[in-house]
Amino acid sequence: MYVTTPQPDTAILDTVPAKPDIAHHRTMVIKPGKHLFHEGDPADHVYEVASGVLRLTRIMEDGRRQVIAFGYPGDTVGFPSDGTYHTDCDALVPSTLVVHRRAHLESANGDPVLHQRLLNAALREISAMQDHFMMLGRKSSIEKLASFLMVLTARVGQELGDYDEVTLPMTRADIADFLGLTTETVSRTFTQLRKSQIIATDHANTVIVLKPLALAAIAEGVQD
Amino acid sequence: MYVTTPQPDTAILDTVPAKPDIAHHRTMVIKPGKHLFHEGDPADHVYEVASGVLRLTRIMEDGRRQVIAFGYPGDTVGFPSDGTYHTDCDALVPSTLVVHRRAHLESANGDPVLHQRLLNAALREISAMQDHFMMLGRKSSIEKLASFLMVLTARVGQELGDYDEVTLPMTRADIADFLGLTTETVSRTFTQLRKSQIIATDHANTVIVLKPLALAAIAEGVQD
DNA sequence: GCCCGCCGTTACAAATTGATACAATCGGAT
DNA sequence: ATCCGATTGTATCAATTTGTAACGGCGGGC
Repeated sequence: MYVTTPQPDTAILDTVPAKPDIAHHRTMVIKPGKHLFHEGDPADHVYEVASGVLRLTRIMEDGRRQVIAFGYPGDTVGFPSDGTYHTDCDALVPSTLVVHRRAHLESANGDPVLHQRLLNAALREISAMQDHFMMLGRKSSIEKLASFLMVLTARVGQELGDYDEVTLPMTRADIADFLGLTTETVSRTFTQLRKSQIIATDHANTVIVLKPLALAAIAEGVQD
Repeated sequence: MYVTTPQPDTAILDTVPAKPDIAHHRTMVIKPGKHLFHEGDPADHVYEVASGVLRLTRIMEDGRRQVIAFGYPGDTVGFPSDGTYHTDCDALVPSTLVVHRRAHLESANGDPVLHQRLLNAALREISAMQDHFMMLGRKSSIEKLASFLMVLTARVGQELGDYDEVTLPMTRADIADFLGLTTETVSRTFTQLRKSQIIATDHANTVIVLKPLALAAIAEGVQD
């Protein structure tokens, strides 16, 4: 999952988890904190998230970290390049994955339908990453956080009376490293949105969106 | 072309333009300033850059722009998602392209070898974009510019005695929008590198790298 | 050849974000 | 239930980047 400007026509589709015919594929379970793969590992498999949340990261030598994406149900992770993975990937919560052999991505021999589905996932990945570039390069901190909450609400939000509620399985540091900010700035920006009555927070990891339209306006930079 | 941390083993390969058997494929020429496609256009073709330089951009409603990538020889542009392009693409200099029908990317029927090549290009694209995230989200302005010049020199630099020379077909504004900076900051940072005797510039679009090791060190954040 | 406009550069002021420090809160373990 | 450590929030101060406003130079169009 990237922070993108949802395309009205496709956003819904993207939020629908692929419902693979699990009986025909291998599945696995991964516990919070456990790694699915590391950067540089030989990439033998591609994974579809069936439930849970994954975290894809890249680390610089001096410790600076970038969260590349969060893997939510319906997302596919582990696209190889030159036969290896180029990010670390671990689980934030208990997650179940559908495991595909890399060969199914790289060749239509065997299962053309699966091949097509994985290929489309890769193409959607490229498109989503392009959107994310705009956010990392050109949006302010409040626009970034508002965009993040909008996308998350659209994908995994729960109706709560008149409002939308969303649970954040990641820490403030994860959000900061995802949006290209510091944890302090993320915290400060949460406070700013809270004081504006646009959101409310419960246990720091539960956000209630009180004014979705205002949040969307901020995300798109319509106002300050 | 993204600003990535070159992988020693793959960087060379990436810089080698695909040498398609042009006789068997349709080619086209595009003039500077002309658009190859716009965001939202139906995506019927995928393009391999044979010569020249392309620019892929995304624009926000309020005019903010992000340069997603520069398309150098060997790069493939125009990966579709949901049947449409998700960026604008125009040429910075006269360019020649090898045109592939989208069907060749999306199905192995017809030309499995070409399909495989386009698929690998898509996977490399994902990997390169992941590297670029780190740069957009976590690097300082001087690290960004140093990284940019390093990558460009490695791909299209010319030996010039003891030094490397590289021509920049894009404006400062393009570089700024690519790196997530302002033109002023790009200009100031060029000056900074020039005063440090790490680079020299000729006509603002010709850069001579005087101290490649120092430039690489800055790019990786080894020093300030 | 001349003019106009874009591009690049620079100086200075302003704003945003980051760094540091510390208090408060939460959650898991004992 | 209580303790401990990690996470979060807040405040202050510093640093980086941006905004603004010039100015010079180069090139294209007339």
